[in-house]
Amino acid sequence: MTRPVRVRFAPSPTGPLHIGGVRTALYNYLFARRHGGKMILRIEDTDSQRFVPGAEAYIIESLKWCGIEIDEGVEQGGPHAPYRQSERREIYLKYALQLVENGWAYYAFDTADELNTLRKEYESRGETFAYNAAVREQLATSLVLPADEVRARIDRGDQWVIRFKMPANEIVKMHDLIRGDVEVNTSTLDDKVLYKSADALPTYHLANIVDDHLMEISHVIRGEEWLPSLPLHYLLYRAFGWEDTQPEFAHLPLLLKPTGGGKLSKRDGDKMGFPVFPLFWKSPTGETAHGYREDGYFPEAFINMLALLGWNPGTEQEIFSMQELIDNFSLERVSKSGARFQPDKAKWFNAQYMHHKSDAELAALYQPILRAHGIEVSDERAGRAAGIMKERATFITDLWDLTSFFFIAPTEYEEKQLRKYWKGENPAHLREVREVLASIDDFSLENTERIVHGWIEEKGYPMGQIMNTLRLALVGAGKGPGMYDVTSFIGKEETLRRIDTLLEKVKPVE
RNA sequence: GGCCCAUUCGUCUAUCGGUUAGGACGCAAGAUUUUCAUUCUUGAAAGAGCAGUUCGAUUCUGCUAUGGGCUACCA
Repeated sequence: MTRPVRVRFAPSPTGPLHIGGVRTALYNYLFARRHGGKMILRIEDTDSQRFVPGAEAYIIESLKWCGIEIDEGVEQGGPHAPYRQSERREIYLKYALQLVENGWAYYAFDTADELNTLRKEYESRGETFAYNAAVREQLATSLVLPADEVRARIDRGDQWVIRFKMPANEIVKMHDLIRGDVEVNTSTLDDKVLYKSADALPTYHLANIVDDHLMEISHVIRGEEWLPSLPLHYLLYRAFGWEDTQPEFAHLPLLLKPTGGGKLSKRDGDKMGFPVFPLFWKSPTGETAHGYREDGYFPEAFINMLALLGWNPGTEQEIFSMQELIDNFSLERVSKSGARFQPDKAKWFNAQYMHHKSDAELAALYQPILRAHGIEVSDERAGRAAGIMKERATFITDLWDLTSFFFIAPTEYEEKQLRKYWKGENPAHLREVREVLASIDDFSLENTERIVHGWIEEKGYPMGQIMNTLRLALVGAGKGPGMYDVTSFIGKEETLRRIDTLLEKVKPVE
């Protein structure tokens, strides 16, 4: 590997970026950084039919959120600009014509309708139509038409395409960094369209090979769905005489549905309640889809989870920062088989990152939610509340249910807890606890606990009954952190007020 | 249908001819706890099948089965 590493992520702006695409981008990025190379973002918008406005911006924003940095691309420019294929259209025709001149390609004048009827005819006979050596000389192509007629048709504005002239019966030997050696006989392949006059645009295969060559791409890391077209790509490099600088290839395993078969799709996410897109998406037609960001996932957790879906470090480490991923990544450790996406594991990763966040980090993330609930507090208090409860949270959004009692006195009480504790001697004991608390000056967690526990033991009262009754008054429910976390947080005045509220407003059950 | 790729616990995976087949998620049980959680401990759980190579196969080869991808003037 003497050549500088240059990899590209080359999505098509036909909709929101799927998490499988994010993983492809991530592996490209990790590989680039691992080898001190460059990461290129190229937009492959050669399909004018499927173009979706907003998709490109979505892709760029997604990569940013994930922390995948682009060195050259549509936003940052670079030595091989432009990086949008629709802005490079004049480049491709030249190369397509070069192939025609070399005898590696030819003009074909069949219309899409004609081909469709041909396909149907074959199908009705139980055969499969393939545009290949067996049929190309019976169709309207520059292979059989006289040169002047070809010229005339083009000049008169007939629509044409340029097709690759697939060699007959030849074994193409290929190498994949993940799968090893692969061989295919060209007789099973067809004459792919390389360029179409209708929109003066190349198809994926031509544009991809030409741009990878021009942009000096050293490694092509892409999804397994491209493996079947690898022989064509090898042959294109040969046809152009670019074999010396042909990139190495690595085809990544697919991301599969959590249950059943097939690739992960948008519908799965909607059905099973997890996102398949990094960001919330709203299509021009008004359809929406959930995103990891809006659903409360941390980008670090999302990336960590994705990195381990199809790659492993060979050790038992599971939590990786982006830098650690870069330091450890290698294509050799990418698995060959498809990985089933597991929503539960994604949540687990998020919880791990939640538990490791500092109070200050939590405060910054939690403040917007507090404000949305009309709570105005200092960052210190927001962070402290979040820090006390973070172990029980998976998402930042879980924190409100977990910590709201720190900021708002209970207005109603859980029925079950009321029946269990607001009876017998407990109300009387709570009155006594109130007096004990009222006598404490230093309301710190440690001091309050020492005094109250000492008092309970001295009186010989049942600890569980006392504490849960107090919990009922302060939290209003049978959950929450240690009671002294609550008392020290809300302070003496508020503690006494909440106890008074319960004593005065709610009649004990009998 | 054709071509290609894959196949270890339910899931993600470790193992690069010799292991009691390891870890993680999830699940179950127990411990801890003033509640709810958390946490900790323990447990159940796997080499698709059949041949072959070999002293010895999860690991190598072949076949079968299963899963997946591709088979557009889409990427």
